[in-house]
Amino acid sequence: MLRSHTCGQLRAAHIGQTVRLSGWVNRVRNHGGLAFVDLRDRYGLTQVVLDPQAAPAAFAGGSDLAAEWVVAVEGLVRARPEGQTNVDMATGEVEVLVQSLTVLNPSQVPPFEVAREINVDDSQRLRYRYLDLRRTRMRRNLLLRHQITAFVRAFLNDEDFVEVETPILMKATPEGARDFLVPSRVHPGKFYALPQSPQQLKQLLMVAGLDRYYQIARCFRDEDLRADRELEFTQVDMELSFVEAPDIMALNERLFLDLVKSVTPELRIRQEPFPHISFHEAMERYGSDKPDMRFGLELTDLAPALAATAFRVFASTLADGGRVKAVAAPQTFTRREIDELEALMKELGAAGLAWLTREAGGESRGSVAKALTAEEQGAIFELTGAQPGHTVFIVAGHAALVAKCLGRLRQDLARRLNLIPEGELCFAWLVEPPLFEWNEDQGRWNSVHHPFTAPDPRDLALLDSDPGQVRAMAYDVICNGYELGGGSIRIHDRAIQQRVFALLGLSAEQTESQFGHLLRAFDFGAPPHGGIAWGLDRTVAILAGESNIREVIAFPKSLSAVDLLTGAPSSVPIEDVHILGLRLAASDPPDASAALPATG
RNA sequence: GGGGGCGUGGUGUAGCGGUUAACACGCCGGCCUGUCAAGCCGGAGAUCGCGGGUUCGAUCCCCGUCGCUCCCGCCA
Repeated sequence: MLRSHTCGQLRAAHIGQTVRLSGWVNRVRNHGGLAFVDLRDRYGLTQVVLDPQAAPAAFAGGSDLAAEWVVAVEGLVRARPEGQTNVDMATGEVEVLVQSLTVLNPSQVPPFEVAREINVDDSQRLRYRYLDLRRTRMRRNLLLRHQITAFVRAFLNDEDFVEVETPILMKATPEGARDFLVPSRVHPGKFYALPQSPQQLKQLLMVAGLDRYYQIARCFRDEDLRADRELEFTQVDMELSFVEAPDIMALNERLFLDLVKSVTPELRIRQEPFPHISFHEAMERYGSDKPDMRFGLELTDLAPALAATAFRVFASTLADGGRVKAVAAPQTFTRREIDELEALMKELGAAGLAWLTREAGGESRGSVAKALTAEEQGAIFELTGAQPGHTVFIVAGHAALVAKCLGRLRQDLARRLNLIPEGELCFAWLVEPPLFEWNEDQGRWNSVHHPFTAPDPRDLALLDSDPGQVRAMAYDVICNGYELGGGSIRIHDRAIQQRVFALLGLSAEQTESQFGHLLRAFDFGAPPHGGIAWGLDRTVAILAGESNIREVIAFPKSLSAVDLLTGAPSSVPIEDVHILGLRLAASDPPDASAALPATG
């Protein structure tokens, strides 16, 4: 071993021992006649002292040291002098008086300072990710991620779950996101797809009698990236047999609660047990299917106040079946702030943002202060609970647009008004989502979740008469405005499955070619089953207090889907393309393969 | 595919139609025996992302482009 202890280990109890430490030079403080070096490894920092009187050779050798050199030292643990202990350091009571020093590997001057906790340009961090990962923030996040996966495995193992790996090379599926395709060399013109999730396989495992399956599974979706979306991400995926929705929700709720109490006990859980809110209610009250419920600012329907309004914009919206809704904020706004908010609304597709500030003595001002009667304004203030000095923001339009705009406005106002409590987690279950949504482009129904989600038995009759009203036996777990995950009870009844496929516009031939394997399995005794999958990256990010999942992924892609560390995606020799039975499109440079970039 | 923000020594920032392009950290040299963001002195280091345009003059204004980023579309 090149060390006897780690750099985070030594305490007063070790005083008098001779130890060997290895690590990176975090910082050097050279006083000329005496030098201090902070040695760093994953476990912490230890101050080592180079004293020419104690070890002239080590002192001489140490005069070259610079940040990020890898060194080993051997020396004596001793108490720091009176008044020199460092209370901010776990090892701050002691130091190591170096007797010998070995440079294991020098370092170039790093492109950014590892030891300083400053913002560094993202592309720089990704290009030198191995240096970024040495920094406190990323080390902390990766360790938290490990604690979370370790906890999840222990919890589920203890609940009799079996961890099963499923293939990465899969069959392409038409539903859902765009697949990553992998051409087959053995079968030219045919493709594997990387899994968007192990959905079908985990259902087959239920047919196989595994009873309880889980996997910390990598998933792939070829869609544009966001702060909370990567090309590849990790799901905690599980499926259970002989259960009903409340069983799955209860198990996962217990998992989340125990997890938070175990790995981030400093975070408060706002409400426990988790509140349940229907999809419909979430859209009505918060304008979102993943509302951040750490603050109020709920949406108000203004229709009752505007039943007979002469203001054309609102009257015609209501007459056309649209909605006029509002968010009330407990303060006034400057013209500039209102312009910013209106610009945001227009960006999202709203025609405009109406506003009304209530003033003392029944007065008001705002963009619709003259367009609405005193009675209408009074009713609006009444409905929204706006007091004098408060401002009501109003958006009119079709229901989905109003929800999108006000849901976002609510979030934006909460941030501006500093209404979002720190260190708090507000979990909730979002229940009773619709089973289908109408696909305008293709003129047919789409599954909201996936085609195997069971309809609520209470709504079976609606499958034929009004599919849009059918509720799904599905549930999402949300937290602080993020969708952490979702799941459902699956269809195990062949007849219902076929009615769903029919509604999705799938012919018998398409059903057979796309899902035949699954349906055949269900003909051999499928147990009632259901499951859930939740996003590990988002969960870690929330618990780490990060707003971007790249901060909790060791080697993420940039937002433009490029791996800045390795240079992927890259060109390949054209023969490698041809051997797969592929030809590049004519618009591509014919010698694209010649541009194989040097790695590193 | 669309919209917004950012791009200035190695790093993080300031600046602005005419500057010797400023500051901090880092780096290099010197001094320094109790520091822990060590200190003090000195120094090097920037064709202001790239291309074009406007202008007597552009780091600054305009257009295009590239990179990072946030959002819409897309995606559960």
